[in-house]
Amino acid sequence: MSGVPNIDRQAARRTKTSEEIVAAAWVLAREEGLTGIAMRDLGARVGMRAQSLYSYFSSKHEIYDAMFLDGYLAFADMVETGAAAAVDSDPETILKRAAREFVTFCTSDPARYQLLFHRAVPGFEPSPASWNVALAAYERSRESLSAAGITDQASFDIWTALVTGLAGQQIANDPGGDRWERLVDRSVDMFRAHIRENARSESEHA
Amino acid sequence: MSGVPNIDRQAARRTKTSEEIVAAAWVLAREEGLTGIAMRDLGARVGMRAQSLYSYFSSKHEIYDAMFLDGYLAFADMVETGAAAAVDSDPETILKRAAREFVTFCTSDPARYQLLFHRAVPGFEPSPASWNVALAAYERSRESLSAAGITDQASFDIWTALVTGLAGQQIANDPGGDRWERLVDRSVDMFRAHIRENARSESEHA
DNA sequence: GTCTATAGAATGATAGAC
DNA sequence: GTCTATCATTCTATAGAC
Repeated sequence: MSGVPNIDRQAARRTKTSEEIVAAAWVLAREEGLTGIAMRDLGARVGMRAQSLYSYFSSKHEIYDAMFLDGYLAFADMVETGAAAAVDSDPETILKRAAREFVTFCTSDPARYQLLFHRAVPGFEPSPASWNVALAAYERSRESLSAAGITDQASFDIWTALVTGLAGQQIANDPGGDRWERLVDRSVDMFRAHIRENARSESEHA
Repeated sequence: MSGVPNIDRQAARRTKTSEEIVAAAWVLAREEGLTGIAMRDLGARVGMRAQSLYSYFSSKHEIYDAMFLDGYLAFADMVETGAAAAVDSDPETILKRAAREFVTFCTSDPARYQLLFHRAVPGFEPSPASWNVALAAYERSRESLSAAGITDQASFDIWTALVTGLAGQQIANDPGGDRWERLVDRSVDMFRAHIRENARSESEHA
């Protein structure tokens, strides 16, 4: 018997506990708000004292960083699923699906929306590693919308403003309702008409 | 000499100090984040001990409430100035001005944007009095855009999503820059084209 | 109205025993 | 890896001197 399998099992156990802590942190964030997470409460949720958390994360910010990474991995998942569904779809279908999925992704977890898309935790900056994951997911999202004819940066920036805006209004002013969620398709129609008009006026200049 | 003038002066002094405290709280919020305000720091900024703040505000939440009120009074001011400028203006001018002013209002003070338009302070709920001021300002804003042909609720909801979205993206992803700010006019063109199209298709049904 | 003094409860974080 | 013990700091609040 070599020591290697044991080390693997220990590493796996450690990873699993870290993941449990992050999951419990999300639950707390949803209940108490993103900045309402207390180390004591978090420890209690995973059956530990607060101090023991520090053998997994060296600070509270490191926990936020793990949450940020976790959130962007979920976001990347959603983008990937959307990209797969986009094959053989027309631009309207692609964009409406993407917008609906994004808004649902946000409204289903307001705390995550705040952490990922607003700078809602004072003093917290994502680590370079987490930031790279966020950037890659953002790039993949941009790439997947290029299949629907959104190729220039300015148009994509208007897109992100529109969908984060719909999500933000829904979360802040009608939590649990659908006042903005039901405007998603109409907003995409608006956006598409604008993209078409833009392309037309540019080809006129050519 | 009656006592009344003295009472007035004392009340005025008190009000002035309260305003100083709120102003100092905004400075702290900008420096340390909205939830990073510490009573000791706040007291120090106005030359007081933390305990003395309690003779002006009975809790920290009451200070947030005063900030919320202060922010919406500034918002109401901006709306009023816009409404005055809207007289004898065409819809395009009105909407572009309103959008630019709103986005600048937000980006010039991210902490205020977070407090007014997102629920960024866990546990804080505005008092009914402050909430009424916020509602009135919102209604006034809605009314002032009706002069530009935005009469139905759904269109106005898309408008608020669009402008808060532009502001939010600017603040979160390009602080100090103008990546989304420079897309405001284009976004308004997009919105107006949609409103026109909507009106056309509705008159078709009539 | 502001101060000192004081209190209790909560926070993030560290050191060292086991 | 988890614990106990401990620390500095925070917020909230009260009592009483000036």
